[in-house]
Amino acid sequence: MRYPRRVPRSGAEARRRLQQAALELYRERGFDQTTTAEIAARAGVNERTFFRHFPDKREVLFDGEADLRAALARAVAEAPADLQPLEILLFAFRKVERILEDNRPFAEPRLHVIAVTPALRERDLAKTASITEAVAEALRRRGVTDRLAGLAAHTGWAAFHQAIQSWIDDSSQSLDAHLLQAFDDLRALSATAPPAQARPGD
Amino acid sequence: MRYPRRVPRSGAEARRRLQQAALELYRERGFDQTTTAEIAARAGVNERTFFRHFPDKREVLFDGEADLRAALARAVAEAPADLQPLEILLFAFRKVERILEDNRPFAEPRLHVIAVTPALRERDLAKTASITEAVAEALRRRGVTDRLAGLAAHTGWAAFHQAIQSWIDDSSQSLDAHLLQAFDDLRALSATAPPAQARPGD
DNA sequence: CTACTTAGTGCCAGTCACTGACGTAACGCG
DNA sequence: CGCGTTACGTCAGTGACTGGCACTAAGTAG
Repeated sequence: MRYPRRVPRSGAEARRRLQQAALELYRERGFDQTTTAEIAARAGVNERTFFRHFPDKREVLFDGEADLRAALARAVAEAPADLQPLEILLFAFRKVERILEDNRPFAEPRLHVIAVTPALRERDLAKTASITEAVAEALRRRGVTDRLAGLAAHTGWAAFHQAIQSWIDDSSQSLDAHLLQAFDDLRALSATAPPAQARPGD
Repeated sequence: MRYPRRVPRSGAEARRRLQQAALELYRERGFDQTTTAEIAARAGVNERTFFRHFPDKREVLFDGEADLRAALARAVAEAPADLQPLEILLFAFRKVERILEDNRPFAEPRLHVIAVTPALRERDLAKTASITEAVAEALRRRGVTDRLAGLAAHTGWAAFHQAIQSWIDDSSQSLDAHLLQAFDDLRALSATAPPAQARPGD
Protein backbone atom coordinates (compact mmCIF):
# COMPACT_ATOMS: atom_id res chain seq x y z
CA MET A 1 0.00 0.00 0.00
CA ARG A 2 3.02 2.29 -0.26
CA TYR A 3 1.95 3.17 -3.78
CA PRO A 4 -0.82 5.83 -3.86
CA ARG A 5 -3.77 4.28 -5.59
CA ARG A 6 -4.92 7.56 -7.14
CA VAL A 7 -1.71 7.84 -9.11
CA PRO A 8 -2.13 6.31 -12.54
CA ARG A 9 0.29 3.54 -13.34
CA SER A 10 2.12 5.69 -15.82
CA GLY A 11 5.70 4.56 -15.52
CA ALA A 12 6.91 8.10 -15.99
CA GLU A 13 5.52 8.83 -12.53
CA ALA A 14 7.56 6.12 -10.81
CA ARG A 15 10.53 7.22 -12.83
CA ARG A 16 10.34 10.77 -11.54
CA ARG A 17 9.83 9.60 -7.97
CA LEU A 18 12.90 7.38 -8.22
CA GLN A 19 15.02 10.22 -9.53
CA GLN A 20 13.85 12.53 -6.78
CA ALA A 21 14.34 9.92 -4.06
CA ALA A 22 17.81 9.04 -5.33
CA LEU A 23 18.96 12.65 -5.44
CA GLU A 24 17.68 13.23 -1.91
CA LEU A 25 19.34 10.16 -0.48
CA TYR A 26 22.62 10.75 -2.29
CA ARG A 27 22.72 14.21 -0.75
CA GLU A 28 21.63 13.11 2.71
CA ARG A 29 23.95 10.19 3.30
CA GLY A 30 26.13 10.01 0.22
CA PHE A 31 26.09 7.85 -2.89
CA ASP A 32 28.05 4.94 -1.45
CA GLN A 33 26.01 4.84 1.74
CA THR A 34 22.75 4.62 -0.20
CA THR A 35 21.36 1.28 -1.35
CA THR A 36 19.08 0.86 -4.32
CA ALA A 37 16.59 -0.78 -1.98
CA GLU A 38 16.40 2.44 0.05
CA ILE A 39 15.82 4.53 -3.06
CA ALA A 40 13.04 2.22 -4.16
CA ALA A 41 11.47 2.27 -0.71
CA ARG A 42 11.40 6.05 -0.59
CA ALA A 43 9.92 6.17 -4.07
CA GLY A 44 7.30 3.67 -2.97
CA VAL A 45 8.21 1.00 -5.47
CA ASN A 46 10.00 -2.31 -5.53
CA GLU A 47 13.75 -2.45 -5.93
CA ARG A 48 13.32 -4.41 -9.13
CA THR A 49 11.35 -1.51 -10.58
CA PHE A 50 14.35 0.75 -10.05
CA PHE A 51 16.38 -1.39 -12.41
CA ARG A 52 13.56 -1.48 -14.92
CA HIS A 53 13.77 2.28 -15.27
CA PHE A 54 17.53 2.74 -14.93
CA PRO A 55 20.32 0.41 -16.00
CA ASP A 56 22.31 1.09 -12.85
CA LYS A 57 22.55 3.07 -9.65
CA ARG A 58 24.36 5.98 -11.30
CA GLU A 59 22.24 6.46 -14.36
CA VAL A 60 19.32 7.67 -12.28
CA LEU A 61 21.06 11.06 -12.15
CA PHE A 62 21.94 11.20 -15.82
CA ASP A 63 18.61 11.26 -17.48
CA GLY A 64 18.19 13.91 -20.14
CA GLU A 65 21.77 13.88 -21.37
CA ALA A 66 20.49 12.29 -24.54
CA ASP A 67 18.21 15.26 -25.06
CA LEU A 68 21.07 17.70 -24.64
CA ARG A 69 23.17 15.72 -27.07
CA ALA A 70 20.42 15.67 -29.67
CA ALA A 71 19.70 19.37 -29.21
CA LEU A 72 23.36 20.25 -29.64
CA ALA A 73 23.74 18.13 -32.73
CA ARG A 74 20.66 19.74 -34.25
CA ALA A 75 21.86 23.24 -33.37
CA VAL A 76 25.21 22.55 -35.02
CA ALA A 77 23.45 21.35 -38.15
CA GLU A 78 21.24 24.43 -38.26
CA ALA A 79 23.96 27.01 -37.71
CA PRO A 80 24.52 29.59 -40.48
CA ALA A 81 26.59 28.26 -43.34
CA ASP A 82 29.30 30.91 -43.29
CA LEU A 83 30.54 30.23 -39.75
CA GLN A 84 33.87 28.72 -38.79
CA PRO A 85 34.00 25.58 -36.56
CA LEU A 86 34.33 27.35 -33.21
CA GLU A 87 31.78 29.95 -34.26
CA ILE A 88 29.36 27.14 -35.03
CA LEU A 89 29.89 25.72 -31.58
CA LEU A 90 29.35 29.02 -29.83
CA PHE A 91 26.15 29.41 -31.83
CA ALA A 92 25.01 25.92 -30.82
CA PHE A 93 25.84 26.29 -27.13
CA ARG A 94 23.97 29.57 -26.93
CA LYS A 95 20.98 27.84 -28.45
CA VAL A 96 20.75 25.12 -25.79
CA GLU A 97 21.54 27.25 -22.78
CA ARG A 98 17.87 27.40 -21.92
CA ILE A 99 17.76 23.67 -21.26
CA LEU A 100 20.27 24.12 -18.47
CA GLU A 101 18.94 27.39 -17.13
CA ASP A 102 15.40 26.05 -16.79
CA ASN A 103 16.69 22.97 -15.00
CA ARG A 104 18.77 24.82 -12.44
CA PRO A 105 16.74 23.80 -9.32
CA PHE A 106 17.42 20.18 -10.13
CA ALA A 107 20.77 20.71 -11.80
CA GLU A 108 22.50 22.44 -8.91
CA PRO A 109 22.18 19.76 -6.19
CA ARG A 110 22.81 17.19 -8.87
CA LEU A 111 26.10 18.81 -9.86
CA HIS A 112 27.11 18.98 -6.23
CA VAL A 113 26.52 15.29 -5.61
CA ILE A 114 28.41 14.42 -8.77
CA ALA A 115 31.31 16.63 -7.76
CA VAL A 116 31.88 14.81 -4.47
CA THR A 117 31.36 11.27 -5.76
CA PRO A 118 34.15 9.69 -7.83
CA ALA A 119 31.87 7.06 -9.32
CA LEU A 120 29.44 9.72 -10.49
CA ARG A 121 32.20 11.90 -11.84
CA GLU A 122 33.27 8.99 -13.98
CA ARG A 123 29.83 8.59 -15.43
CA ASP A 124 29.64 12.31 -16.01
CA LEU A 125 32.83 12.22 -18.02
CA ALA A 126 31.43 9.40 -20.11
CA LYS A 127 28.34 11.43 -20.88
CA THR A 128 30.49 14.39 -21.77
CA ALA A 129 32.49 12.25 -24.16
CA SER A 130 29.32 10.98 -25.76
CA ILE A 131 28.08 14.52 -26.32
CA THR A 132 31.44 15.68 -27.61
CA GLU A 133 31.50 12.87 -30.11
CA ALA A 134 28.01 13.71 -31.32
CA VAL A 135 29.03 17.34 -31.76
CA ALA A 136 32.13 16.32 -33.69
CA GLU A 137 30.03 14.11 -35.93
CA ALA A 138 27.63 16.98 -36.57
CA LEU A 139 30.58 19.15 -37.53
CA ARG A 140 31.85 16.52 -39.95
CA ARG A 141 28.46 16.43 -41.63
CA ARG A 142 28.97 20.11 -42.34
CA GLY A 143 32.20 19.32 -44.12
CA VAL A 144 34.65 20.04 -41.32
CA THR A 145 37.80 17.95 -41.62
CA ASP A 146 37.85 14.74 -39.60
CA ARG A 147 40.69 15.60 -37.23
CA LEU A 148 39.64 19.20 -36.95
CA ALA A 149 36.08 18.23 -35.98
CA GLY A 150 37.18 16.20 -32.97
CA LEU A 151 39.60 18.85 -31.89
CA ALA A 152 37.06 21.63 -32.24
CA ALA A 153 34.41 19.66 -30.36
CA HIS A 154 36.77 19.01 -27.46
CA THR A 155 38.00 22.57 -27.35
CA GLY A 156 34.53 24.03 -27.60
CA TRP A 157 33.16 21.75 -24.92
CA ALA A 158 36.02 22.69 -22.63
CA ALA A 159 34.89 26.29 -22.94
CA PHE A 160 31.26 25.32 -22.40
CA HIS A 161 32.15 23.29 -19.34
CA GLN A 162 34.22 26.16 -18.05
CA ALA A 163 31.24 28.47 -18.48
CA ILE A 164 28.90 26.15 -16.58
CA GLN A 165 31.32 25.93 -13.67
CA SER A 166 31.68 29.69 -13.52
CA TRP A 167 27.91 30.00 -13.72
CA ILE A 168 27.39 27.64 -10.79
CA ASP A 169 29.96 29.49 -8.73
CA ASP A 170 28.71 32.92 -9.72
CA SER A 171 25.04 33.10 -10.57
CA SER A 172 25.01 36.89 -10.60
CA GLN A 173 25.69 36.71 -14.32
CA SER A 174 23.76 34.70 -16.86
CA LEU A 175 25.09 31.49 -18.30
CA ASP A 176 25.22 33.26 -21.62
CA ALA A 177 27.59 35.90 -20.26
CA HIS A 178 29.86 33.21 -18.82
CA LEU A 179 29.79 31.38 -22.13
CA LEU A 180 30.89 34.43 -24.09
CA GLN A 181 33.60 35.02 -21.51
CA ALA A 182 34.87 31.48 -21.95
CA PHE A 183 35.04 31.81 -25.72
CA ASP A 184 36.90 35.07 -25.32
CA ASP A 185 39.39 33.19 -23.16
CA LEU A 186 39.67 30.62 -25.90
CA ARG A 187 40.49 33.37 -28.35
CA ALA A 188 43.21 34.65 -26.03
CA LEU A 189 44.59 31.15 -25.75
CA SER A 190 44.57 30.73 -29.51
CA ALA A 191 46.59 33.89 -29.88
CA THR A 192 49.39 32.18 -27.96
CA ALA A 193 49.35 28.94 -29.90
CA PRO A 194 52.79 27.54 -30.75
CA PRO A 195 54.06 28.43 -34.21
CA ALA A 196 54.19 25.86 -36.96
CA GLN A 197 57.21 23.60 -36.68
CA ALA A 198 59.24 21.64 -39.13
CA ARG A 199 58.23 18.00 -38.93
CA PRO A 200 60.69 15.11 -39.31
CA GLY A 201 58.36 13.53 -41.85
CA ASP A 202 58.40 16.55 -44.15
CA MET B 1 50.50 -25.66 -4.57
CA ARG B 2 49.53 -23.42 -7.46
CA TYR B 3 52.14 -20.92 -6.36
CA PRO B 4 55.69 -21.79 -7.49
CA ARG B 5 57.85 -22.14 -4.42
CA ARG B 6 60.95 -20.78 -6.12
CA VAL B 7 59.31 -17.44 -6.73
CA PRO B 8 60.00 -15.08 -3.86
CA ARG B 9 56.93 -13.73 -2.12
CA SER B 10 57.47 -10.28 -3.50
CA GLY B 11 54.03 -8.93 -4.03
CA ALA B 12 55.13 -7.16 -7.17
CA GLU B 13 55.37 -10.60 -8.73
CA ALA B 14 51.74 -11.47 -8.02
CA ARG B 15 50.79 -8.03 -9.17
CA ARG B 16 52.37 -8.49 -12.57
CA ARG B 17 50.84 -11.94 -12.96
CA LEU B 18 47.40 -10.56 -12.17
CA GLN B 19 47.75 -7.79 -14.75
CA GLN B 20 48.89 -10.25 -17.39
CA ALA B 21 46.15 -12.75 -16.59
CA ALA B 22 43.48 -10.05 -16.61
CA LEU B 23 44.56 -8.64 -19.96
CA GLU B 24 44.57 -12.11 -21.48
CA LEU B 25 41.14 -13.04 -20.17
CA TYR B 26 39.59 -9.71 -21.10
CA ARG B 27 40.81 -10.25 -24.64
CA GLU B 28 39.82 -13.91 -24.83
CA ARG B 29 36.28 -13.76 -23.53
CA GLY B 30 35.59 -10.10 -22.86
CA PHE B 31 35.61 -7.98 -19.73
CA ASP B 32 32.04 -8.72 -18.66
CA GLN B 33 32.42 -12.45 -19.21
CA THR B 34 35.49 -12.60 -16.99
CA THR B 35 35.21 -13.02 -13.23
CA THR B 36 37.80 -11.82 -10.76
CA ALA B 37 37.96 -15.40 -9.49
CA GLU B 38 39.11 -16.56 -12.93
CA ILE B 39 41.77 -13.87 -13.11
CA ALA B 40 43.08 -14.86 -9.71
CA ALA B 41 43.06 -18.53 -10.64
CA ARG B 42 45.10 -17.93 -13.79
CA ALA B 43 47.54 -15.81 -11.83
CA GLY B 44 47.81 -18.60 -9.26
CA VAL B 45 46.58 -16.55 -6.32
CA ASN B 46 43.46 -16.21 -4.24
CA GLU B 47 40.65 -13.92 -5.37
CA ARG B 48 41.11 -11.89 -2.22
CA THR B 49 44.68 -11.16 -3.24
CA PHE B 50 43.41 -9.59 -6.45
CA PHE B 51 41.55 -6.98 -4.44
CA ARG B 52 44.55 -6.40 -2.23
CA HIS B 53 46.53 -5.25 -5.26
CA PHE B 54 43.77 -3.48 -7.19
CA PRO B 55 40.79 -1.60 -5.83
CA ASP B 56 38.49 -3.02 -8.48
CA LYS B 57 38.20 -5.16 -11.58
CA ARG B 58 38.96 -2.28 -13.94
CA GLU B 59 41.94 -0.75 -12.24
CA VAL B 60 44.08 -3.77 -13.06
CA LEU B 61 44.48 -2.30 -16.55
CA PHE B 62 45.20 1.24 -15.41
CA ASP B 63 48.40 0.89 -13.53
CA GLY B 64 51.05 3.40 -14.48
CA GLU B 65 48.73 6.28 -15.22
CA ALA B 66 50.01 7.93 -12.08
CA ASP B 67 53.52 7.78 -13.49
CA LEU B 68 52.44 9.45 -16.72
CA ARG B 69 50.64 12.13 -14.75
CA ALA B 70 53.67 12.84 -12.61
CA ALA B 71 56.00 12.87 -15.59
CA LEU B 72 53.80 15.34 -17.43
CA ALA B 73 53.48 17.63 -14.44
CA ARG B 74 57.25 17.60 -14.00
CA ALA B 75 57.84 18.26 -17.69
CA VAL B 76 55.49 21.23 -17.58
CA ALA B 77 57.32 22.62 -14.58
CA GLU B 78 60.68 22.21 -16.28
CA ALA B 79 59.74 23.75 -19.60
CA PRO B 80 61.65 26.90 -20.70
CA ALA B 81 60.37 30.04 -19.04
CA ASP B 82 59.65 32.01 -22.21
CA LEU B 83 57.07 29.60 -23.68
CA GLN B 84 53.35 30.23 -24.04
CA PRO B 85 50.82 27.78 -22.50
CA LEU B 86 50.29 25.60 -25.55
CA GLU B 87 54.01 25.70 -26.34
CA ILE B 88 54.68 24.43 -22.83
CA LEU B 89 52.31 21.56 -23.38
CA LEU B 90 53.82 20.57 -26.68
CA PHE B 91 57.21 20.61 -24.97
CA ALA B 92 55.89 18.42 -22.14
CA PHE B 93 54.14 15.92 -24.39
CA ARG B 94 57.24 15.48 -26.50
CA LYS B 95 59.18 14.76 -23.36
CA VAL B 96 56.97 11.88 -22.21
CA GLU B 97 56.42 10.26 -25.58
CA ARG B 98 59.02 7.66 -24.78
CA ILE B 99 56.92 6.27 -21.94
CA LEU B 100 54.23 5.36 -24.43
CA GLU B 101 56.49 4.26 -27.23
CA ASP B 102 58.40 1.85 -25.00
CA ASN B 103 55.17 0.37 -23.69
CA ARG B 104 53.59 -0.31 -27.04
CA PRO B 105 53.57 -4.14 -26.81
CA PHE B 106 51.44 -3.95 -23.69
CA ALA B 107 49.67 -0.72 -24.60
CA GLU B 108 48.24 -1.85 -27.90
CA PRO B 109 46.14 -4.84 -26.75
CA ARG B 110 45.23 -2.84 -23.69
CA LEU B 111 43.89 0.04 -25.79
CA HIS B 112 41.92 -2.44 -27.86
CA VAL B 113 40.21 -4.00 -24.88
CA ILE B 114 39.41 -0.57 -23.48
CA ALA B 115 37.99 0.55 -26.80
CA VAL B 116 35.42 -2.25 -26.94
CA THR B 117 34.40 -2.15 -23.26
CA PRO B 118 32.17 0.70 -22.10
CA ALA B 119 33.04 0.22 -18.44
CA LEU B 120 36.75 0.46 -19.23
CA ARG B 121 36.26 3.45 -21.50
CA GLU B 122 34.64 5.21 -18.57
CA ARG B 123 37.60 4.54 -16.34
CA ASP B 124 39.93 5.66 -19.08
CA LEU B 125 38.12 8.97 -19.32
CA ALA B 126 38.46 9.40 -15.58
CA LYS B 127 42.20 8.83 -15.80
CA THR B 128 42.43 11.30 -18.63
CA ALA B 129 40.60 13.88 -16.55
CA SER B 130 42.94 13.28 -13.66
CA ILE B 131 45.96 13.84 -15.88
CA THR B 132 44.43 16.91 -17.46
CA GLU B 133 43.78 18.40 -14.06
CA ALA B 134 47.35 17.74 -12.97
CA VAL B 135 48.64 19.42 -16.11
CA ALA B 136 46.39 22.42 -15.51
CA GLU B 137 47.65 22.67 -11.95
CA ALA B 138 51.23 22.56 -13.17
CA LEU B 139 50.44 25.38 -15.57
CA ARG B 140 48.94 27.45 -12.78
CA ARG B 141 52.09 27.03 -10.75
CA ARG B 142 53.88 28.68 -13.64
CA GLY B 143 51.61 31.68 -13.35
CA VAL B 144 49.10 30.83 -16.06
CA THR B 145 45.67 32.28 -15.30
CA ASP B 146 43.22 29.95 -13.58
CA ARG B 147 40.64 29.67 -16.34
CA LEU B 148 43.25 29.68 -19.05
CA ALA B 149 45.14 26.81 -17.46
CA GLY B 150 42.16 24.46 -17.51
CA LEU B 151 41.29 25.43 -21.04
CA ALA B 152 44.85 24.99 -22.25
CA ALA B 153 45.19 21.61 -20.55
CA HIS B 154 41.99 20.33 -22.15
CA THR B 155 42.89 21.70 -25.54
CA GLY B 156 46.42 20.37 -25.41
CA TRP B 157 45.32 16.95 -24.24
CA ALA B 158 42.78 16.80 -27.05
CA ALA B 159 45.69 17.24 -29.47
CA PHE B 160 47.78 14.66 -27.62
CA HIS B 161 44.94 12.18 -27.64
CA GLN B 162 44.39 12.82 -31.31
CA ALA B 163 48.05 12.11 -31.93
CA ILE B 164 47.94 8.81 -30.03
CA GLN B 165 44.92 7.64 -32.01
CA SER B 166 46.59 8.52 -35.29
CA TRP B 167 49.72 6.76 -34.10
CA ILE B 168 47.82 3.56 -33.27
CA ASP B 169 46.08 3.61 -36.63
CA ASP B 170 49.21 4.52 -38.56
CA SER B 171 52.45 3.34 -37.01
CA SER B 172 54.46 4.17 -40.12
CA GLN B 173 55.16 7.55 -38.58
CA SER B 174 56.51 8.20 -35.12
CA LEU B 175 54.31 9.38 -32.29
CA ASP B 176 56.32 12.58 -32.36
CA ALA B 177 55.39 13.26 -35.96
CA HIS B 178 51.73 12.70 -35.21
CA LEU B 179 51.99 14.99 -32.21
CA LEU B 180 53.44 17.83 -34.24
CA GLN B 181 50.74 17.29 -36.83
CA ALA B 182 48.04 17.55 -34.17
CA PHE B 183 49.43 20.81 -32.82
CA ASP B 184 49.58 22.17 -36.34
CA ASP B 185 45.91 21.32 -36.65
CA LEU B 186 45.31 23.14 -33.41
CA ARG B 187 46.97 26.18 -34.88
CA ALA B 188 44.72 25.99 -37.92
CA LEU B 189 41.72 25.74 -35.64
CA SER B 190 42.85 28.73 -33.65
CA ALA B 191 43.07 30.78 -36.81
CA THR B 192 39.34 30.33 -37.27
CA ALA B 193 38.32 31.22 -33.70
CA PRO B 194 35.25 33.43 -33.41
CA PRO B 195 35.98 37.14 -32.95
CA ALA B 196 35.44 38.86 -29.62
CA GLN B 197 31.84 39.74 -29.00
CA ALA B 198 30.07 42.40 -26.99
CA ARG B 199 28.90 40.85 -23.75
CA PRO B 200 25.60 41.79 -22.06
CA GLY B 201 27.41 42.12 -18.75
CA ASP B 202 29.82 44.76 -20.03
C1' DC C 1 69.43 -20.77 16.59
C1' DT C 2 65.44 -18.32 18.60
C1' DA C 3 62.18 -14.55 19.10
C1' DC C 4 60.09 -10.81 17.19
C1' DT C 5 58.40 -8.04 13.35
C1' DT C 6 56.48 -7.20 8.90
C1' DA C 7 54.38 -8.13 4.51
C1' DG C 8 51.87 -11.00 1.56
C1' DT C 9 48.58 -14.37 1.46
C1' DG C 10 44.48 -17.92 2.12
C1' DC C 11 40.02 -18.63 3.84
C1' DC C 12 35.28 -17.49 5.36
C1' DA C 13 31.23 -14.96 6.00
C1' DG C 14 28.68 -11.23 4.57
C1' DT C 15 26.71 -6.99 1.90
C1' DC C 16 24.99 -5.14 -2.16
C1' DA C 17 24.50 -4.14 -7.22
C1' DC C 18 22.30 -6.25 -10.76
C1' DT C 19 19.67 -10.11 -13.60
C1' DG C 20 16.32 -13.73 -15.21
C1' DA C 21 11.98 -15.92 -14.65
C1' DC C 22 7.38 -15.97 -13.39
C1' DG C 23 3.05 -14.39 -11.64
C1' DT C 24 -0.18 -10.48 -11.05
C1' DA C 25 -2.60 -6.03 -11.13
C1' DA C 26 -3.81 -1.94 -13.85
C1' DC C 27 -4.99 0.03 -17.76
C1' DG C 28 -6.60 0.55 -23.10
C1' DC C 29 -9.74 -1.20 -26.66
C1' DG C 30 -13.22 -3.51 -29.17
C1' DC D 1 -17.03 -7.90 -20.63
C1' DG D 2 -13.04 -10.44 -22.49
C1' DC D 3 -8.21 -9.60 -23.92
C1' DG D 4 -3.71 -8.08 -24.96
C1' DT D 5 -0.29 -4.89 -23.29
C1' DT D 6 2.28 -2.55 -19.92
C1' DA D 7 4.16 -1.73 -15.45
C1' DC D 8 4.94 -3.87 -11.34
C1' DG D 9 5.98 -7.41 -7.26
C1' DT D 10 8.39 -11.47 -5.73
C1' DC D 11 11.98 -14.82 -5.60
C1' DA D 12 16.21 -16.92 -6.49
C1' DG D 13 20.31 -16.34 -8.09
C1' DT D 14 25.42 -14.46 -9.71
C1' DG D 15 29.34 -11.81 -8.96
C1' DA D 16 32.00 -7.64 -7.31
C1' DC D 17 33.85 -6.20 -3.25
C1' DT D 18 34.88 -5.99 2.13
C1' DG D 19 36.17 -7.13 6.99
C1' DG D 20 38.21 -10.30 10.02
C1' DC D 21 41.31 -13.78 11.34
C1' DA D 22 44.79 -17.13 10.91
C1' DC D 23 49.04 -18.54 8.60
C1' DT D 24 53.43 -18.44 6.39
C1' DA D 25 57.62 -16.58 4.41
C1' DA D 26 60.80 -13.53 4.73
C1' DG D 27 64.07 -10.09 7.44
C1' DT D 28 66.12 -8.55 11.80
C1' DA D 29 67.83 -8.43 16.51
C1' DG D 30 69.58 -10.80 20.25
